[in-house]
Amino acid sequence: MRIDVQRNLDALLQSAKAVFATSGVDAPVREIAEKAGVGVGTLYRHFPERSDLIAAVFRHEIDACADAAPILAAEHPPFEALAKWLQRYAAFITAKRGLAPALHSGNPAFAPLRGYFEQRVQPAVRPLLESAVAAGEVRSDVDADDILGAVASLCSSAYNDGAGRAERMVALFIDGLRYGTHLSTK
Amino acid sequence: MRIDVQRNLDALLQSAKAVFATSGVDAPVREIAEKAGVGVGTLYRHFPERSDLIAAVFRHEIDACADAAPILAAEHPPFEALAKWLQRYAAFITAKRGLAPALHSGNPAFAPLRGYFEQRVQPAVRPLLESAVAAGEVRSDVDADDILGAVASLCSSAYNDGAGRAERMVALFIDGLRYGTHLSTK
DNA sequence: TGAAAAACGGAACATCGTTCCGTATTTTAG
DNA sequence: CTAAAATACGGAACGATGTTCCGTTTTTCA
Repeated sequence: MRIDVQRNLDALLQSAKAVFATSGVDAPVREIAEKAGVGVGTLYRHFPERSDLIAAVFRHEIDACADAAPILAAEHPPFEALAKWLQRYAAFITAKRGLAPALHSGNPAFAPLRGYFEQRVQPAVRPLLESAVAAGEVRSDVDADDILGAVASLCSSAYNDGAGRAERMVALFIDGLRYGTHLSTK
Repeated sequence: MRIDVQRNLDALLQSAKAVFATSGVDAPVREIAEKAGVGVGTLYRHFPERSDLIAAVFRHEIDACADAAPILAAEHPPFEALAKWLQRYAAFITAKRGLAPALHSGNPAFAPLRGYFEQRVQPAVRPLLESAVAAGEVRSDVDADDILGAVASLCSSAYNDGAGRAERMVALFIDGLRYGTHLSTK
């Protein structure tokens, strides 16, 4: 692969991530290309449609979120690793709230993303959760999907009227995982 | 008011409602004008911006949903009236799921809609709920906001993977309102 | 080092929201 | 009823955006 290709690809992904974050997914393509220091032609050769660029950025961030799991697991005790990763996950979902409409718009370009998300994120949490349960620090009657779904719901709800309500709710939820450690509800 | 104004206004609202439903809120303005049998100039005189048209359609449908309440109350016994209205409300929320992103986009043109929604919908449910509670057909430890919020969450969640899950969840929720009629959790 | 291959940049095109103004319709004064 | 005034209409024209295209530049490799 030619070195300029790799360089432009990286610049485009980084630029798109920044622009999407500040101006939303409907930001002009020209702005993304300019910020990356390339022409629109270059952008379109790598990402034939706008949706391809959105999907690529999303995939990139899924990776970053999932990859954080083993690192946190190595650096912290079980529960703390789980809690920190869930906060990281919550930040990811919150940041991507603007993308949700596009992802669920029925555009076939986004269809594979759901599968990719599950395939990457579930294996990331599971070890964290199992370690925490095994250490007796988290109740045993919740599974990975429960947690992922609950935190996503809390962060992506349209009823989050400012003031960091979502953050508080997630913190509360995480805290709740500790109780009942020795008192299964099953 | 000139009669052609009234006629074109009606045609535009009806056309916009239909086009938004089939092609989403991003449908071309020209398509809406053409379907209404008017020029784009006429459309823009009545709705200076695209968002004004969206807001007008939304307000119209809020009215239709709210106005259904007293009619159902007159035609059915208390609980049945409440249940039927909630299904009507659920259909409204589901149909407007595509509008949600636009409404929460921060566009100031949509800011008043939230207030209008509450001002119209809450007074619509409250009598239905109170009648059902008074008749002993619904538990007394839920209020109108609880119900509106819960049904809206169930219908607008991004985790509704097809197959009418939202409908089933809402039906379940409505059914749940009956239990505990004589067993308050307060 | 010099073609050949690959990628680049940005002008050009199609489509969209929005504006503008000459024309058609409706109202109203006499 | 009629003619002038007021109002509204239609759609061409404008600016911005996604996308395509091709002459030019960069990179590769023999």
